[in-house]
Amino acid sequence: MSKKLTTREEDYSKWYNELVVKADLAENSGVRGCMVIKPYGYAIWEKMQAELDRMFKETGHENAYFPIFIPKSYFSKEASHVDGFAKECAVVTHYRLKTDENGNVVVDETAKLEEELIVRPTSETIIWDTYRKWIESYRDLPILINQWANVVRWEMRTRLFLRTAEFLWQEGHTAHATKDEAVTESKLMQGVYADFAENFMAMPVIKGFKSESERFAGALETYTIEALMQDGKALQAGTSHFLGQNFAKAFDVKFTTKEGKREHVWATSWGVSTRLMGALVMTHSDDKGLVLPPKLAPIQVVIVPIHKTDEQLDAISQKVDELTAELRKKGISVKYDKRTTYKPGWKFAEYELKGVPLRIAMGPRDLENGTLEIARRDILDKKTISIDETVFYVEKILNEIQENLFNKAINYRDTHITEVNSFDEFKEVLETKGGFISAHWDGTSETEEQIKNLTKATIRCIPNNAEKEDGNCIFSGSKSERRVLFAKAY
RNA sequence: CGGGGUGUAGCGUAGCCCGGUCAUCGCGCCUCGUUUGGGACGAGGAGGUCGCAGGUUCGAAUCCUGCCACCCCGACCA
Repeated sequence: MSKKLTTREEDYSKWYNELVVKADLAENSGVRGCMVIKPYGYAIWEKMQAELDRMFKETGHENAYFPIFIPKSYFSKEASHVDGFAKECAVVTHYRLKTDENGNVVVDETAKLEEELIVRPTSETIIWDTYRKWIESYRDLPILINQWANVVRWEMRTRLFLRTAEFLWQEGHTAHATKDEAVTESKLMQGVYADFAENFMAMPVIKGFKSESERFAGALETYTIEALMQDGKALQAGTSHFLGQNFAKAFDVKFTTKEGKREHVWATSWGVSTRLMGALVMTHSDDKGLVLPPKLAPIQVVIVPIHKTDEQLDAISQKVDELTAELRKKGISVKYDKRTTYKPGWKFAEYELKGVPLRIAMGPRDLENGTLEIARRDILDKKTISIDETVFYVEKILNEIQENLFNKAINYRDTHITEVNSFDEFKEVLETKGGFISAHWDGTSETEEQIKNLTKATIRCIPNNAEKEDGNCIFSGSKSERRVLFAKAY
């Protein structure tokens, strides 16, 4: 990307406009931070869902669905959990409206709920309340459930895709008989997320775990995948939490072991959201618009006819229909855009903006020669090939694009991990280069907090594969055993 | 909720200081014609409670007061 990205939302509008618009829920109502996902954007989400869902099932999980409303009292049962979410909850207090004497629709104060309902910001509480009823014996474990749902977090400040008031996600909630099994599960799901990010989104990620202060509310360990956006800011792309026995204790979920003892259940939860769409956009897109990896592109190949007369269009269409059938047989999604209300040049630009990986153009010249023009979105390269070779080329180039996008992204990422050994160096790199900064840290929340206050950089993760290396904390000078990754983050 | 800023057509904007051909321009939209291998061109046309409510004035997008909303920076956060 030639243009340096900033954090300003309007700078992303070129890409986002194809996928999503801000929701104007009501004029001047103060309701904000919601988004309408357009069909094209939703199609990408559906592809993501399909792949993730397949991966969850391959790792033994099942889907279920729990209520959107959670009684307020459930929240107070796990202390750190309520601390983490209390400030961003939408609360339902009434269940009826009425028309007043002026004809205005108002809340019927007589229809007040005995106990307020919270619109779920996450479902741990209601799910663990349910699990209590499902779990009695070690024979009932493990429970490996995933839910596709929407959640609401009433953030002070929102940003399209990355932090909307309502967002779509999946949340896995598992229950296990042993600590080891639960830890293994949370690491497994971190691996699934990393696999998805790298192999489908073509987005390289760093697997690691969070420092105490960045941990999920109620978790003993938070495993994360961290990606780097083109503007040098990090983005947490998925998390998997080892919850220990916190929720089992809070909701009194016990089981009888083989030995006849009563023990608390061990838990995990893990999730990814429509934030991944923001990640996808900010990882690959360029000045001409979106760039989508073929494996997630709703349209993989678009065919644009070039013609002057109706007869020419008919002749082209006949060829295109044959070609389309062949490509579809191979599982390739093809769109033939023969609208006469737009000109070819307009369509070229339009599908580039939409990030369609491959574009085929066919005109009278091609009909004579038995050729067509094939253009790839990632490197904006065009060439003319024989019609007979099309299926072969399309398959080959789609794979190449998928690979190329990943290689480009990982190259950018790897050249933006900088080792520093002093706080001055740290600040310098943060300001001039951005990206991840690998530095020694004394392991205390105090140091982390002070670095955050001074530089806005946070510890993104302690990489799973961080090697032991004796050193001194760049801030406090105290002893440190390994480097951790800092960055400014979304 | 603190500090700063902004609200003019679907989108982006000029005008505001200094009140009076001032509602500007671009994109988009509609019609007709010529075009169609990289976002065509010409001519014509439609579209506005100038955020809302008061006030000052012969006269307000412009000045004053209040309110509302949005944006940026904080606090918060996937």
